[in-house]
Amino acid sequence: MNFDIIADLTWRGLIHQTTDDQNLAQWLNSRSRSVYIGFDPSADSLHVGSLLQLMLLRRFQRAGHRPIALVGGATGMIGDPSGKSEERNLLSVDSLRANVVGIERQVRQFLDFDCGDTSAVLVNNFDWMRKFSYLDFLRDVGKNFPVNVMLGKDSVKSRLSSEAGLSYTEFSYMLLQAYDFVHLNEQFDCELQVGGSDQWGNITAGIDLARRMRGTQVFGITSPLLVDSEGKKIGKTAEGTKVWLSSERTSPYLFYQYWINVGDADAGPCLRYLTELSRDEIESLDESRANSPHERSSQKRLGEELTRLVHGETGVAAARRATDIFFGAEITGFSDGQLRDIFTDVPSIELPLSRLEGEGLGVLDAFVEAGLAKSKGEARRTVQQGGAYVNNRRVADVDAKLTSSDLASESVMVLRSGKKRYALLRFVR
RNA sequence: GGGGGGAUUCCCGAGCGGUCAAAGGGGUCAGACUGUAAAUCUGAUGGCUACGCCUUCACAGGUUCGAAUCCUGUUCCCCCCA
Repeated sequence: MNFDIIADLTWRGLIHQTTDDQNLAQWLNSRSRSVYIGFDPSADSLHVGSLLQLMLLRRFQRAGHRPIALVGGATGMIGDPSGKSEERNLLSVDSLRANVVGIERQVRQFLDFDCGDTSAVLVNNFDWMRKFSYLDFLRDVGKNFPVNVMLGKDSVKSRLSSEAGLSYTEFSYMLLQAYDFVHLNEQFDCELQVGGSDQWGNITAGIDLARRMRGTQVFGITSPLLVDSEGKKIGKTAEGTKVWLSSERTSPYLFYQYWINVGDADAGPCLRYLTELSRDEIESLDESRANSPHERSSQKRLGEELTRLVHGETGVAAARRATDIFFGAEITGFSDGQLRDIFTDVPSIELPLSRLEGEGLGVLDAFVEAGLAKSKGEARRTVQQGGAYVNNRRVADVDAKLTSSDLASESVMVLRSGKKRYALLRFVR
């Protein structure tokens, strides 16, 4: 092994805790190992919180190890109490199955499944857990879990002392995840589990179980959670919606914008945690951020790198094109299709084409119809204050009428209120 | 059960019977500045067929030329005494 992954992860700040600080580096450098990270199928897409973990697997693979991505088809049926303050609602089996498929597809795009010995492996713990009978599980696995130790885990302790309590189901969660580790150890010689810092309890439970059941020594590493300088989770937009990896849930443009808007204080950690930029590149970005913050080269690079990783080169192009439009000049001479791609996240409303005929459609009415103003009075104010735009061209006249000559494409008109609130009017026959 | 106070426009909160669509603050929206940031500054903030008109101050009545402001009843809230 010619790459010291522990040194790299340490420099990036990606190591929160390990089960063996002294020997892990040497152990990983001595030969190729199998490493596993689990992903929870609580939705049909992963979000940026999981991006850090996906990248970790990628880093291990690049360093010459074999990554195993586990999708929790079984554990997802139970619900991990770690870091959750309340009991979760159980997902239906159908939606769980759909979620597993969606997540598997995303994982595939981050790892190399065809590179010989270190080809990535994708597993679903439902495949082995389903075969267990309750009695067998209690005898083989449960017997190895002293309840007093389980009660000592943070995830359990915090819930027991709170109002919310904890069901027997969630209490049992750690047995399942612990057994996953043992199973992967048997099947794939997996000796290292990685996870977020909230996974420490589950990981050590697996290590204990492996020792008891198989007499083998395995290891664990946890990464920090992705939080901003104020301690809040990174990966939520200002409106509070999660930033997802799937383009159906979060368009490439919004994804890109999210990173462009990351605060200066958070840009450094994000570059280290999430990108594969070299130490030199990141440090020169740090410098640029300190000396000429207004250029925001860190944020731009971050947006570009991550959008490329998640949405590919076409995603970057789409995000760039949309960015130019959103912050740019007048919108004319586009086709409906182009506008639809650029404004995927923008609300739109259909109006009959006849509204544009004759007198034309009053601007105030247009803004109210589009939902950009609650009343014509409000629309009037916006226009008077210079905050109303049609196709990115400011409208100054309260009595202005819109006709078919104001269409930005065959049938679409782009309205904007203020700096960034957009809405589309689609005129149909 | 007795006594007292209160209910105001998105929120908090002011409001001598006329000059009240209703002070002030918050929030929100727009503008300027800026790094698509933060902070700051400015303006706006019931509706409309808009130099005017209409509907609002818990609800229902009443007094008055005129009521958010006075009277009566109703509902809800708070405080004190039992």
